[in-house]
Amino acid sequence: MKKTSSAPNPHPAGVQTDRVDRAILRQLQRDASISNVALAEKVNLSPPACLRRVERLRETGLIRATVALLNPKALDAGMLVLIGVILDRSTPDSFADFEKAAQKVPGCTECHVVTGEFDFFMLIRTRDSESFNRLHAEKLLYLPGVRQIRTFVVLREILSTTAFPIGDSAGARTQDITRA
Amino acid sequence: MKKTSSAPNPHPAGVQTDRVDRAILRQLQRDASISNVALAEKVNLSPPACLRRVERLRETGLIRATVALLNPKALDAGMLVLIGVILDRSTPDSFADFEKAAQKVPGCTECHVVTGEFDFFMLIRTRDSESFNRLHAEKLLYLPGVRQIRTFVVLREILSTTAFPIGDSAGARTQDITRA
DNA sequence: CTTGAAATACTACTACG
DNA sequence: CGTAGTAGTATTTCAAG
Repeated sequence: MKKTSSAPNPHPAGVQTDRVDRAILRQLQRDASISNVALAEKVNLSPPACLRRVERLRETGLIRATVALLNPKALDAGMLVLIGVILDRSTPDSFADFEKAAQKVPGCTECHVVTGEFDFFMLIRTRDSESFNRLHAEKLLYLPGVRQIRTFVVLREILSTTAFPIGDSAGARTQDITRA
Repeated sequence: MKKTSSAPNPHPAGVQTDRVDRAILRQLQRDASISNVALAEKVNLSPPACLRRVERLRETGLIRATVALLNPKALDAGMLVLIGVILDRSTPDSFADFEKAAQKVPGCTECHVVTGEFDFFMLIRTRDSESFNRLHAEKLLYLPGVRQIRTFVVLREILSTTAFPIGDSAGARTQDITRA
């Protein structure tokens, strides 16, 4: 049985995408300010059909959001700092407490649990070294359960994008999974 | 002399923004799929006036792009890996060569020159541990001038956003710069 | 179930006050 | 910056593959 899409799948990892969907996604993650008619032309579809697909991609969660990428340097957030965090103790509560608090750190754009010598890794946007120092002294050092914070100041942003390669086999992974 | 916008400034760091501009930016970096009329209402402006501001924010570079944020897990890019890179030698050529090559690493979304124990820090999106291992063995280890690569596999993405706080004093920094 | 064509409603955009 | 008008798009409806 090989029905195409009769069962609306709530799990993002299980959604089906064909070649046209992926063409749409590639375009929109590069530039979402394009009009629907222009997008439709690019993917060789009629505007209504194209619009329906975009809506479906939104509903299924493949498109999480459409946002404007701003210029940090012009908006008092020109400094980027990466920090690696080591917790005092590796207990469930310890992790949970830190996670909860970390999300409230102003300027924190990313926070991840990682393997290796750190427990967490965070990306923080701030104005300058002075403002970061204030954040470091008044917030970061007071995050719950922190044993050590290692700071990496970004001197130059070589590459910064939100776009990632979209494979040709999403939704048809079987063809590639053996190709190790 | 206090003309509002007679001199279009080519330098992103020198652009002027008032309270309304910043309200627009805050909205658009959260959700740029909003219509211009709805945006205008949110910031208490007429649609044409709002549109003019948005266009100006684009032209001045405060809005770098408008993009769709996709769901990596559903698109064969569910694995996020952070890597710290130490170069063999700290020479200008060594850095330049690496930077050039790093931008071509498939799945690399961010690459930064940092202070501290690493020279570079990169964020890489890939499918799974197998595909990362392939990337690691076939690409990363062959990047020019690499002495050591330290890998941090992301186990859980606690927070991931492109939005950062927009200060109330962009374009009017004088009021805050002394407030150390 | 998806597409494409036509019709409607709304929006973006322009000119002017 | 706001109002009014025009042009274009988004969106719905419907018929067909």
